[in-house]
Amino acid sequence: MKKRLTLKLIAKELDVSVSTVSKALRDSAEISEDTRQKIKAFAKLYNYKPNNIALSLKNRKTKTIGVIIPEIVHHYFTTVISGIEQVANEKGYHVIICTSNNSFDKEVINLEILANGSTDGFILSVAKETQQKGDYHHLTEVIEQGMPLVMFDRVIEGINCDKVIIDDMLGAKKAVKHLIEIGCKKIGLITTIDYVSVGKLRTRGYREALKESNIPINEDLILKVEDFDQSELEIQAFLKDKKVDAVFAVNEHFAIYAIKALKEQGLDVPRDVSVIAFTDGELSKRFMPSLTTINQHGEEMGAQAARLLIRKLENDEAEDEPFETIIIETSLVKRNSTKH
Amino acid sequence: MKKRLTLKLIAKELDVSVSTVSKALRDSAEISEDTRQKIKAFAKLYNYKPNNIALSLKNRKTKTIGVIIPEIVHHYFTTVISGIEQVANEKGYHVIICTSNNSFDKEVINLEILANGSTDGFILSVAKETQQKGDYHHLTEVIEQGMPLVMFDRVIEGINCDKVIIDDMLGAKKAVKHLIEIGCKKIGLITTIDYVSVGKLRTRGYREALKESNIPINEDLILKVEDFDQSELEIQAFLKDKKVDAVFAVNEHFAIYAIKALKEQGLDVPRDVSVIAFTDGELSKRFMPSLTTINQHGEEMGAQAARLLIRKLENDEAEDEPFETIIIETSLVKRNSTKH
DNA sequence: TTTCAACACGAAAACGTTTTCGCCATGATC
DNA sequence: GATCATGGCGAAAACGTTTTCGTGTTGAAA
Repeated sequence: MKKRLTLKLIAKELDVSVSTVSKALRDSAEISEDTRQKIKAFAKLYNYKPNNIALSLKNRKTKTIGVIIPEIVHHYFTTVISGIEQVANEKGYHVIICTSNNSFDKEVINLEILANGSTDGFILSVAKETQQKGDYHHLTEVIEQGMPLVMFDRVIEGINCDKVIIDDMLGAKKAVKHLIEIGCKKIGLITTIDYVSVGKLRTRGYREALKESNIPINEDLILKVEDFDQSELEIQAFLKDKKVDAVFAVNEHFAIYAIKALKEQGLDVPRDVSVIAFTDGELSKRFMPSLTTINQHGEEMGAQAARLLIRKLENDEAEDEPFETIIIETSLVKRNSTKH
Repeated sequence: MKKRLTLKLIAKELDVSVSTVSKALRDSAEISEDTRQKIKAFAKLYNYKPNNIALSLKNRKTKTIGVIIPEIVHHYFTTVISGIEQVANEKGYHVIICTSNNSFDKEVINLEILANGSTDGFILSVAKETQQKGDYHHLTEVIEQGMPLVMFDRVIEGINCDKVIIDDMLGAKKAVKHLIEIGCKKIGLITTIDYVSVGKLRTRGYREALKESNIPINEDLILKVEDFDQSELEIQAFLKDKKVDAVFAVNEHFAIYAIKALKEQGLDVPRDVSVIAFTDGELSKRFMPSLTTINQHGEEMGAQAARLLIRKLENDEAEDEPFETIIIETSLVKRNSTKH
């Protein structure tokens, strides 16, 4: 086991001082051409690499970004991470990921640990439990300590930081308008209960689309799924004898359960019923029929979040600039679960 | 923006020395009950948290684990990460994730950066390109520096380190044997070209299962997909008029393309053809029909890898123990793409 | 009164860097 | 020959900890 090479060791070996070695390696003009060459050659030969921890301590910068997400086993979040990683790596940052498992406590702990020197800033999407609780002291605390924070996807309105979101309302509206355009009149909505902010916004989009097309809103056509684990049954019951000609679901899973339920009723998708899902994941592409969806462009979202964060990190003036909220445009991806 | 509290600041504020503060906070017996209380109260009041970077430098331990995977947008890897995170967090470690994007160069760079002090050890699954190249100097280098390394899933035989793998051959065998048990005689195999080690092993499992059941191996029933992007077409062409009564696919996607192709031929799954896929992901559960699969237990794999690594990190004696290779058992998950 | 242990605390080194400052020798200038 | 700028290097501080060792004060034992 080779010991890691340090400046001190090089210095001892070449019989110069540590400072000389440091300066030589950084091409300081203070050091004569001769010794500089000698030191650099030695360092190269023995593959010297500066210790990041020591640098972090010295510079009070870690060049790493902390990412806290509710869960990693979720295709959408992995696309976001992928986007974050790309721009972060490009700019010489690395990324440290923690999952909150949708638990408030774990979110707080992760934030605290990472804030104690491990990262220069954060990108985070809050846990469900946090959203329910409405307790955001951990977020404000980090911000007060001067650590930049960028929230994405599930953001909290009141918090003073940069944000990247998608226009859930507009996305939902796009979906429903498309359904209307292809001739659907009785459009069901499968959404979540209201405390999930995205569910709420997408529901609003549904309502507005109908209103703008002068279609009366029938509350019987709206299902707010209460329990994720029971969602399949809830959806089955909901669609029973509803005679909808279209369904807009706020996520892939709901859409797929809907299609299954419809099939069991002897209905065909898309012939009898058109279905659109929010969130464009692996499932949508592969399912039969493949799903028409609203794509959220997770990579783009991650990339933008990373850019915002790094801007604040590297730009002293940016610190005082007002906080931005970037809205990522959604797009409709037409596939085979809707009529043409 | 509040300045972060340090020992020095506390010391100045309370008019004692830095060492006293440190000792008091760590409940040293050297410090009188009085001052200890005073210091702890102050620290608590102003929410003092020690700086991790300084601790890392001092202790020469970062309490973080570096994970390098080929890609994060891949359900299987996220389950592994999830497993790693769980046991890591339990033991007070955090996890820093880098993706190699299946590129050799990026794998090398990530490893180097993380090795320069950022992590205590590694868990990694090698990039495809690395496997092709056969260049493992970066791995041996880290090991020589005394950094423990655990490889998982795609492991390299010759490297001296702990490993966690699944028994690809046995898993494939299980699948094919099941197909035989339910009465299938003409079993097709859809696999990858041989340099992907898992593809090779699963192919071998297929062959052995047939051999053990005295079913002659028909090379015409084996498809080695060359180009992932063209896999759907390749599979379509392959299944044309093959008259198989079963298909074993080495991943979900191939299985789904197979099902689609079969359907287009007017065949029903599972009535006419039974299909089993290696890898149990989101798709398998949701697809129609849901897929019978070989589950790889990614979480378990991650958990074991983390345990192996942490053992080496915390146990001085463990350092000299021989390297282990843990084999995770696969299991057959029966769903609706196979006859009962 | 002297000696000593126990107690309570501080100084300093160490982890691996970077950077500021000071020092010494050299050669040029007056 | 005295002065001075310059080049080349080292000492030391700093980042925030922990830990070893030393030291001064106490009260008790001799």
